Amino acid sequence: MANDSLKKEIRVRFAPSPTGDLHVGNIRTALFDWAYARHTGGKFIFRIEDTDRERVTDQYIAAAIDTLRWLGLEWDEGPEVGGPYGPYLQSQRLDIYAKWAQTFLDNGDAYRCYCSTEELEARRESQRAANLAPGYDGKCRNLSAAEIAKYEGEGRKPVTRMRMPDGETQFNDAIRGDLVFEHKFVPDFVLARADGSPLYTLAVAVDDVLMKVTHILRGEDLLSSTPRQIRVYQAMGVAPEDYPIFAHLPFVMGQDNTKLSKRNGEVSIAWYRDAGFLPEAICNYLALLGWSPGDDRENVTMQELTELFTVERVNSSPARFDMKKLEAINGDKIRALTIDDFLLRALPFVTNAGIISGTDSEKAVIKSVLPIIQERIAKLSEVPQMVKFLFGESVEIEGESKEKISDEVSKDVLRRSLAALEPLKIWNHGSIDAALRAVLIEEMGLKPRIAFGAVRIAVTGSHISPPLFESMELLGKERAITRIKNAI
RNA sequence: GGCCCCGUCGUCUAGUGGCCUAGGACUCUGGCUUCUCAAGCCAGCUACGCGGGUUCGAAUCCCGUCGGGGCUACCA
Repeated sequence: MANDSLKKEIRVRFAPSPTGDLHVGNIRTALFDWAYARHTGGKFIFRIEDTDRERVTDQYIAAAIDTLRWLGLEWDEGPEVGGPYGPYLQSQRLDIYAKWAQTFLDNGDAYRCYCSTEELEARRESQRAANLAPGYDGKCRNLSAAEIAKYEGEGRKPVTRMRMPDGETQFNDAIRGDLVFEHKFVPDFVLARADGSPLYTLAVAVDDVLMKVTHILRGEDLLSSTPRQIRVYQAMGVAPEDYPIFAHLPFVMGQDNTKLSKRNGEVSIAWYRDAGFLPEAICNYLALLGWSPGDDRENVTMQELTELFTVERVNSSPARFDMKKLEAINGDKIRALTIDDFLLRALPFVTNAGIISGTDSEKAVIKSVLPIIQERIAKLSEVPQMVKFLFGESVEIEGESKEKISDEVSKDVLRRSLAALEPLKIWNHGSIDAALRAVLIEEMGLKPRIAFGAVRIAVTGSHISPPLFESMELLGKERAITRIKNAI
């Protein structure tokens, strides 16, 4: 691989089929593709595999573009940015595939197959029954002119099918080593439907060649389709030394050791965005699924990832997705944010929660409380509940907390706190602390957690809040006093 | 069923024949700190799937076995 980088530019592509929102597995692949391209100083190509227009929608394509951008995985060639080997939507390259399919037909590498879906299915069924490997049996491989005329006369429309020669395909996978597939287990496969529309096997191989892709880092599920892809390279006349290097990435699995799905954790990246995860946290965590820097470090920036990422360090075994660890990393990333950056990222969550409308003064209030909540949250979605008490005159005390301050001791605490706080000339966390401590701890002899707990609930509405004295300072004397009175 | 891939703490991983009485991180448990919740600090629990080889020596190499996963489409 080192030699390649000397003689030609590294070109890596991420080519999803947007049949739904991009999910964790897709993004891990995209991240590795991107990181490898950046690491080698090569190009990162983004291609949309939308040959199956019945399942791919424009909405999903737009979402995929949006998700990649949000994560910071900028592409050098692809949708919206163009490039010298475009277009980068396969649905716009149909004529190219048709031309190659015809070439394969002309050269005898492919042939027309008149078998209907039903006939194929029936034969596969009997193959299974006879304990044979199901797959195309080669019925139409060598049709005579008479047979063709007969089928045409019946009105059958032929698909274009690739001829797999006898023998085997060998290739070196950068992650798994040397691999051999015997062709007797790789049946002739369909390149294009009767209407001429291409299938994945045709489009992917043609585009990788035409777009001069040098490295294919993709999911392990495509491993067994690699011989078919290589067969297309051969038919296109590509020299073996010019084949792309394959690296099949291990799966990202759900909790129960099956493929990720709604059931065992949310898969759509859009969901993580809404849940308050930072893109750099998602990338950092995903980078650790199937790859590691080699030393003990786990907190890596995008910059470090591009510097350290090599396929040699990619694991070959599948990884389980762990939400807990993602949250831990997300918390670390939040704590690493500057207050201005934190504010920028948190604002949408506070606004969407209906806590503020977005005025400058409201933003200033949010910004003032951010420093004391930064280390207490793991996700941006937790910001609203933490800052809520700073808005509005009164506060609603939640059920469980309400009971905690309805007893006589609490009432007494609140009454005495009120008396100690009202005369205060200087209102800051230091003076509040001193005043409350004097009357509640020293005079009453209460345990701090009992004493301050009651005040906390009265002032913030909850027994869980940012530090009390700082919260009261930010709230302001007037509202703090009012809330204590209301709670008595 | 066939073909293929994979197998170190609960999870992610380090480990490429001796540095391993297996290291780190997340989780969990206990403690410290403490105005709640967090954060932080300390401690603890827990792993080389199994069986054979090769070797002076194996988590590391080989074989078998078991287990998990993928593919087996006119999806990608």
